[in-house]
Formats: sequence, C-alpha cells, structure tokens
Amino acid sequence: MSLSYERLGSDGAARRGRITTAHGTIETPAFMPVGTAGTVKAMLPQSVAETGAEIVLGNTFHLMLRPGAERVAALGGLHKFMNWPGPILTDSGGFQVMSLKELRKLDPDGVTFRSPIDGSQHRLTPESSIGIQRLLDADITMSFDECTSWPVEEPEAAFSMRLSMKWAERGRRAFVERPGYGLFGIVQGSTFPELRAESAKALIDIGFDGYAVGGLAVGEGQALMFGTLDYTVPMLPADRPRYLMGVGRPGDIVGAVKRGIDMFDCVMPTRSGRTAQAFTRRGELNMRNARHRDDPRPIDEHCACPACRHHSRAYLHHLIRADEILGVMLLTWHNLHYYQDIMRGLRGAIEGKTLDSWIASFESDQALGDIPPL
RNA sequence: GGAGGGGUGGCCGAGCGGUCAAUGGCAGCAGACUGUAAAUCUGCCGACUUCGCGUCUACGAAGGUUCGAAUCCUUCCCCCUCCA
Repeated sequence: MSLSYERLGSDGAARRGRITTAHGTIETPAFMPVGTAGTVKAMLPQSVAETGAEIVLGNTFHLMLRPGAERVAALGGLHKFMNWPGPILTDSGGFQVMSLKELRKLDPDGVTFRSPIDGSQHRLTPESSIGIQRLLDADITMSFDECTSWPVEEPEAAFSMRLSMKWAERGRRAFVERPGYGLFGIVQGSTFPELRAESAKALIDIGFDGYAVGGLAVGEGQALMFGTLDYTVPMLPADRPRYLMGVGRPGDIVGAVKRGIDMFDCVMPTRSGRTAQAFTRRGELNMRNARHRDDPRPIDEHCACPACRHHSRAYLHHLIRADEILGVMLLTWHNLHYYQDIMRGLRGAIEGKTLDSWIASFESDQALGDIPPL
C-alpha cells in the first residue's frame, strides 16, 4: 500500500492512529475541514492549521468546473495553488451526484452534469474523477460513487450500491500508485445490513488504502446512523483507516469514534460559522439571537480560539448582525477550533484508555446547555 | 401669490371602489443547516386570540358619496418640486 497507517492505541472499538501521506502525517481520529473550492471558506490556510487541522478537503466536481483541474496542475497542484502544504483529500464528485440530482443524468458509465455556474455540460466517470484528483495532486483520492439519498427502498439502494462498486473497481484500475498517495473505497448500501456487507466485501476484494462509509448523515438520524456503523465498521479491515464521510455534529463524531471511525469531514463548523451558529462544549448557540446583545462573556471561556480569547458575545453578535466579514471569520475559526479540541480530547482519551469517561463528561456538558447571562 | 406632486403598518415602498390587515424590500423575532449550487434557506412580523381566511382598530385629520373606500368628493393640516 502506498499510504501508511499505524495503529498507536485503542480503547474498545475506538482507535488511535497515524496516517502518513506525501505531504505529512495525520493523527487520527481526525477531523478534516471542508475546502470545496480550494479554500476553507473564511479562513486563511495558516489559521486552519492553527486550529489543529492537519488535512483539508477539496472537491473534484467544483474544482473541475472552476478553475479547472488542468489549470491547477499547471500552477503546481492544489497544495501550492491554495497554499496548504499539508495533506489534502479530494471528494470524487459522488456527493454532487446526490446534491445536484436536478442537474445531472446518471448512466452506467458515469454522470453528465449541468454546471451550476453556467449551465454547460460536464462529464464525470470513475476514470475521469480519479484522473482529475491526480491532477489536483490529492494525497487521498476518493472513489467516484453515488451517494445514495435517504429514505430509499432496498432495491434502489442495492442498484445504486452495486453501481458504485463497479465504479470503485474501475477507479482502482485507473488510480496510479505513488508513494504517499492513496485511494479510498466507499461502502454504500444505505441502512440495509446485507447491502452494507455486500458493499464492504466487494471493496475489500478490490483492495483500497482506506475505507469510507458513505451515504450516511443524509436524513436518517443519529440512531440509524450509529446503528448502521455498529454492523458496518467491524466489517472493515482493522489495518486501514476508516472514514465516515460528511459527518457531522460534535455528538455524531464522538459516537462514531467510539464505534471505530478514524476520519471525518463536515461542512457543519464552517457553514454554521457563516450562518451564525457556534458549537460549544455546552451545546449550540445562535449568535444572531438577541440574548447575546449585551453579553460581555466570550462564547466559551475555556476556548483558546481568537474569537473567545479576544472578543465578547456582544461583539460577535454585532458583527453577525451588521453582516461584517469578521463575524463570519471569527465564528468559523471558533467552530473549527472547537472541533479540533474534540478530536484532541478523543485522541488523548483513547491513548489513556479513558474514552468512556471522556464521552460521559462530553455528553453531560452538552446536556447542560448554555450558561445563562448574568 | 401661482402651477403641480405627495402624505400607506418601525423604515422604504406597491396598491388607486369590493377578493386589502393591505405586494415587495429592509429592520426585528425565531428556526434549519451533516462527502458546500449556502456570508444560504424557512417561518413569524397591527392588537386580541379558543391561533381558525375569528373579533377589533387601521392607509395625515374631519366630514361626505356608495350596499361597500387606503382607493371617489369636500374642507383642513403637513411635506416636496417648479414659476413669481
């Protein structure tokens, strides 16, 4: 395998590990901020790194449309282009097969999209997706799949999963092995145990550098998601990293780590940073709400991010209300920092084999709710 | 002094005889957001309310016409533009 994964410890099903890529190492469990268009929105790359993030995402589909994969390659690859020297994982465009379902036509060979930017037609196949990710210079390439939506009937989920498995095999053949670069397969099958098993087996037979669980956090709810992980994760090879795609809220991540997931990505901390929601140890806050108007306290007095070290809730509330760019920047920064605090906490707890008590404390803090204003 | 235009819910601004408690936008009050078509989207936003297209008070003021007026008429008050 061209991407190394070391097991550094475990606590129950939870694992503490390290992935080594061409552009550096990733301590796992890891949260990967989403940088769809070659930027983690509202953040300087250096600031993203300061939160503790070691790897970010890019997106095949969006970067293919703009600025174009060839252009990124000519300019030295995505790391250089966006000035993120660390590892990058690129999604294959599979999520857009679902999220842009009104703009695409799927056939057995691939997907034809209409560009949401200008309406022009673009084609993505398992091979072209892998090729684009190579041009982008992604350390971790994702198989081109169909992210199955939810709810879905079993026959449709089976059809979709089997198509994704064929595409996974084609992608594997198209992927060019290089030291420090890896290709991940994506388990589909919605919330059907037999389909997940069939999918996992198919991928393991093909052989990947890592295994992702896809098609979750698409509306099924946390209980069903955890239930699906309970039977799906044990089917994945123990010596390879496991990635739960698109997840999630803090509680989702904690529960998934407990079930043996190593990697996460989610737009939640960044998007919510732009829609006024702050994630905190004691739950979620809407910084737009009038109750913060006169509050001199930081979002969280225990948080070391710039928003919490230097600014009051009242100020952040004002910035958000006034539609000031800094408000979005500070809230995004806080959220990413908090997410990385969670990951640091989880890694430490697994190392110390105190995960259960760490989780109990995490959950009781979340349940407390925000400290009321004085 | 003369000619013309206008005063609508916190603000801006549609409406110009009924289907108007009154389009929109902003502000305000909440909610949503999970491999980013998102600094986006949704709901509420006169009062009361058993939350129901139920009652009441409302479109500068007062009066009038009409079955019915924010919409037509009269008088008054105020604002704007132009001419003296």
